[in-house]
Formats: sequence, C-alpha cells, structure tokens
Amino acid sequence: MTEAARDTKSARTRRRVVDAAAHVLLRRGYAGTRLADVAEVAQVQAPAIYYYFSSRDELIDEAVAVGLDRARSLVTEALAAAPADAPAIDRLAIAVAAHLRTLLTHSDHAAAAVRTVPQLPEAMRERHRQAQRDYVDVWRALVAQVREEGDLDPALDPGTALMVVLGALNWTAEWWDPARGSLEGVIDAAQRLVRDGLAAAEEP
Amino acid sequence: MTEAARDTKSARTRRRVVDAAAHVLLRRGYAGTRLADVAEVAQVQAPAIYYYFSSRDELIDEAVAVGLDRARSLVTEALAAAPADAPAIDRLAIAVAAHLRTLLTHSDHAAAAVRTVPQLPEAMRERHRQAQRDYVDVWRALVAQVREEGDLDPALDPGTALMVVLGALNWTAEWWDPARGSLEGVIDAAQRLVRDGLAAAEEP
DNA sequence: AGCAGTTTTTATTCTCGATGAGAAACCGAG
DNA sequence: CTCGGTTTCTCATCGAGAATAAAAACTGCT
Repeated sequence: MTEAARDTKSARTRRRVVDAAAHVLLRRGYAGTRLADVAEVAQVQAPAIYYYFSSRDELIDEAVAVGLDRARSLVTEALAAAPADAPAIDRLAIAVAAHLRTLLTHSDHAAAAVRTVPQLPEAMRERHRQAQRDYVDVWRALVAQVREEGDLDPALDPGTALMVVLGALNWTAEWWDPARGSLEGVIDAAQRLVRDGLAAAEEP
Repeated sequence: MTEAARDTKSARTRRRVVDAAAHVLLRRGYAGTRLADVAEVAQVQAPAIYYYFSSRDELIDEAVAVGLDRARSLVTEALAAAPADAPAIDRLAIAVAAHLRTLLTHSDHAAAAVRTVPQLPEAMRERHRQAQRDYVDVWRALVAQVREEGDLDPALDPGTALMVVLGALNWTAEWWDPARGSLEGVIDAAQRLVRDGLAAAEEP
C-alpha cells in the first residue's frame, strides 16, 4: 500500500514508454533513438514522456537497466528450473538456450541492453557496469563448475572462452531472421558448438 | 598516369577523412557518427569534408565499402599464404586468426564495417549486400571444405554454425581490451572453440 | 464543484548537416 | 619570381529536426 507497486493506469503508461524505448533502442541504437519514435510506439505525445522521465538519457538508462536485469533473471530462472544436480555442462546448455530465447524472441529490453551497452556514452555505461558484471557472473560461475567437473578443456582460459561464447550468442541478434531459420535450429547449433568447443579432449 | 591513384596531398587528406569516419563509426554507430567528430579526428574543419564527399551518407558508405573489402582481402591473403593442401580445418583456424587480428588491431575500417552494417538504413545496406556476401562466401567455402573432409559434425547445419562462429569473432571487438588479455590469447581460445566445436565426434 | 494527477498544446532552444562566398595554398607558364 | 588559374579549404550562417520547458486542458475521484 505504502509503495506504488500497484498496477495503476499511470504505472501502465510508464511501462509502455519504457517498453517502447527498448523497442526503438533495439532497432536504431543509442544515438538513433528519437523521443518522437518512442512516443509513437508508446501511443503518447512526445512531451508526455517528460512527465515520467526528466530527460532522454534517463529514459534510455532505465530501459537498459530493465533489460540487463531481465537478461540475468531469465537465465537464472531457467537454471533454477533445471535439476540442480545435473552436470554443469548440461546446465550451461540450458543457459545458452535461455539466453538465445530471451534475446531473440522474448525481450526487446534484454536484446536492446545487450546490443546497445557498447555504444552508450561512457558516463552511462559506467552506471551499468555492476549490472553487467552481475549478469556475466552467472555465466562465470557456470563455467567454473564445468571446470571443476573436469569437462573444460584445460588449455582454455575460462574467462576468455566465456566471452567468446557470449559473443557468439549476442551476435545472433544481428543476423537471425525468424522468417528464415527456426529458433530451435540456432539454439541447437549454439549448444553443440559450446558443448564440444569447451569440452576437454576425450581420454586417449 | 591517366588515373589519379597518385599519393598526392589531396589523396592523403581524403584518406584521413575516410579513416576518421571509420574510427567514429566503430565507436558510435551509424546514427551517432557526427561530421564534427569525424572532422576533429581527421584534423580538418567540418565543411572541408564536403569538398570530398557530397553528403554524410556518401562518406559513411565509402568507409563501409573500404572496410568490407579490407576484411575480405586480409582473410583471403592469409589463406593464400598458407599451404593450399593443408586440412581445411587448419585453414579455417588461419582465417579465424586473420579475422581477429584485422578486427582487433589492424583495421578500424574492417571492424567498423563488420559491426555497423546491420545498423545501416536499408538503402545503404542494400548497396553493400554483394560485398558482404563476397566476404561471407570465403568462409562458406572453407566450411564446405571442412565438411567434405569429414571434419564437420554432421549434426550441425553449416550455415547456422558459420554465423554463430562469425558472431563469436565479431563480438570480440566489444569486450577485448588490449590492456588486459593478449591478442594471442583470444586467438588461441577462438581457434580451440571453433576446432572442437565444429569437429565431428570421435570415432566411437 | 474542485483538486491531484496526467496528458496535450504551444513555444523555445539546441544540435547538426549542409551551403555558399570567398581566402589561402599550390602550381605551371612566362 | 610573379602572375593567373586551379585546387583545397575556412568562416559564417542557414534551416530542419529534435529535445526540452511552460502553460493549458483534460480526467476521474471525492
């Protein structure tokens, strides 16, 4: 009651604006995101945005924050739903699938955040460092487990390998076209590449 | 003689402008590339750009064209320098190294082109379709060879796998920091992941 | 009716690509 | 070396489009 977590009309409008911002951000990038476009998508007059946010940057900032958080929580939830005692390499495959699903079909926010962060002005990127780190840390932990279980090629540096893998996933947003390949196809390819790519060589 | 391929001062200035455009493009994206910034990097007054190019888009267009061409030719050259009869999987590893070197240290142009193309306005992207295809085709051919030689996991769709791999490479530009990891480290990790990721399962 | 919260209308200001009128640098011929 | 022409670039400024501010109008709730 004290908190305005209630789903009032105002809250819904505000959410529509943030959603619209993510939508535009995803397609146009940071510099290309115009308030007029956001307003149109959100079904609002442009200046109305200023009732909720005091500047364009503040809006974008929030959209990115929501996106990073969502990316992390969706992956985390997928992992929570899996048997906790499954081999780490299997849990990693689950994370791969969750990440791709989120990025490619579930959340404009997550996709926008992941793809836009690198273009943000330094000050703003700084503000999201922590969230970004939190997100990557989920993965780091997974990779560490994989290593403990002896399923990681010892010649691979875990940190570098992880970034290469995440890159493969993130870039899918640039080329994947729902009209062409199926989402499942991409997930399958990514999972295979990650599994076999990270895998320790077979016993000789 | 007939052609002005000579390295006149004018040609050098022009090149500086294109270089600067690539530099800014790489960091700010298409919409964020302002002529004022390009001019500053190129050590020129902004309107001077109009002596060489008739519009912002024309400048960006050229920067991208140069970049795509360079990306392709650097990989092609690296392949040409390798023994033609080496196993395709080894040649692929060579291409991976060349691509990463180009992207990360050799050429702002190539990096800008590769990473910016998806953001370009449709009309402009259209103009570069062919160049992009030429570039990807080099890789496609490599993967096809790998498959013919039986080193590709038959469960992998070659096209999808290729895009996933290229994504891993392209995204390195977002996170690799020369001050931290060594370039060789990234190359090594990427090569291992690609080799083992694509590899057909060992004989049972 | 009257008021708080919300949204639109109208104005203002800023940013940035573009242009046009020449200034400066360069170059070849006498 | 100097004069005229050409190439290269600068300065001042315009104008469109965008962000933001201010004010007015609307909406439902009591």
